[in-house]
Amino acid sequence: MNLDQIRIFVTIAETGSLGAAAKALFRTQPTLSVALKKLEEALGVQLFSRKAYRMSLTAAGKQLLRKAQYLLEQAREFENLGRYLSSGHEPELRVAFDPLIPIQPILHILKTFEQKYCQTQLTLV
Amino acid sequence: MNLDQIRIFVTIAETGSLGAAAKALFRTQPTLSVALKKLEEALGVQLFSRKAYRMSLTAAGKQLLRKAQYLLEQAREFENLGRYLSSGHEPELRVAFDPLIPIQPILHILKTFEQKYCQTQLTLV
DNA sequence: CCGAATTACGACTATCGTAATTATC
DNA sequence: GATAATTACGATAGTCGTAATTCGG
Repeated sequence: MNLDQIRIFVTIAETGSLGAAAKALFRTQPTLSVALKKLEEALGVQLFSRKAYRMSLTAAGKQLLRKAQYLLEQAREFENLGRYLSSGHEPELRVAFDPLIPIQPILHILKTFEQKYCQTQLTLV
Repeated sequence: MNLDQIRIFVTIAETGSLGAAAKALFRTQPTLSVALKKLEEALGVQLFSRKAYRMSLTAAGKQLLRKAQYLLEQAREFENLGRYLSSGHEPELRVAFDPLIPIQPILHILKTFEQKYCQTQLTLV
C-alpha cells in the first residue's frame, strides 16, 4: 500500500469514474484500474462495486474513504511543513486584506494557522 | 515522497543510527542511506546532521518527526480498518470480563471502540 | 581496527502507457 | 456507436543489495 494508491482511490470516489479520475491525475484509465485493484488486494477489501455500468462505493469503501481522505490531508500537511521548513523560504508571512471584508472569520483562520505553524512569523499589514 | 521513506525516517530517528534502523526494517545500511537522502531532497529539508560521528536530528527534523509519526499511525489505522472490513473476519466481537475488575474504565474503552468501529456488533457476555 | 555513513553499480521489481476486449447505456 | 472498465504486454523507472570508499572512535 502506498500514498499514490490512496490518492487514486480517493480521486475515483470523488469523481465517480475511472475516466474522470484519470483526467484529474494525468494518468490513463488502465493505470488507475490496476492501481485500484492492487489496493483492494492489499487491503483484502472490495472498495467499489463493478456490477453496474458505473462504479459505486461499497459499504466498506465508504468507511475507508473517510480515513483515506484524512490520511491524504496529513500527508499534504507533512509535505507543506517540509517546504515551509526548507530554510530561506518564507520565514515570514505578511497578510493584507481589504477593510470591507468582514474581519471575524479571517481572524479565526489566522488563529488556526498560528496554532498549526507556530514558528511562522505572521504579520498583518 | 512515499510512506516507506517516512517509515525509514522515523525508524532512523527512533533508533539513532542507520545500522540499527537497517536491522529493524530488514534492509541494508546503504538502502536506508539513499532512501533518507531522497526524502530530504523531496522535502528540500535536511533532516539529520551528519557532522558528528552519529547522526542527529536537525531542528526541522524534530518538527517533521512528530508529523511523520502521526502520519504513520494514520496509515496503520487505515490498513487495520481495511483488514477489519475484509468480509468474513470478525463481524461480531464478544467481550467477557471478571466481575472483580472495575467496570468503569472498561466501559470507557468500549465506548471509544464503538465510536470508531461503529459497524462492529459488540456484545458483552 | 571496528563501526558508521556514503557512493557506485548491476539486477530486479514494479509501474506506466498503448493496444485490444468486453460490456453497458 | 460511444463511454466505461478490464486484460495483456512491452518499455521505462525506481529500488534493492553487494561491493568498495571514507571518516570518526
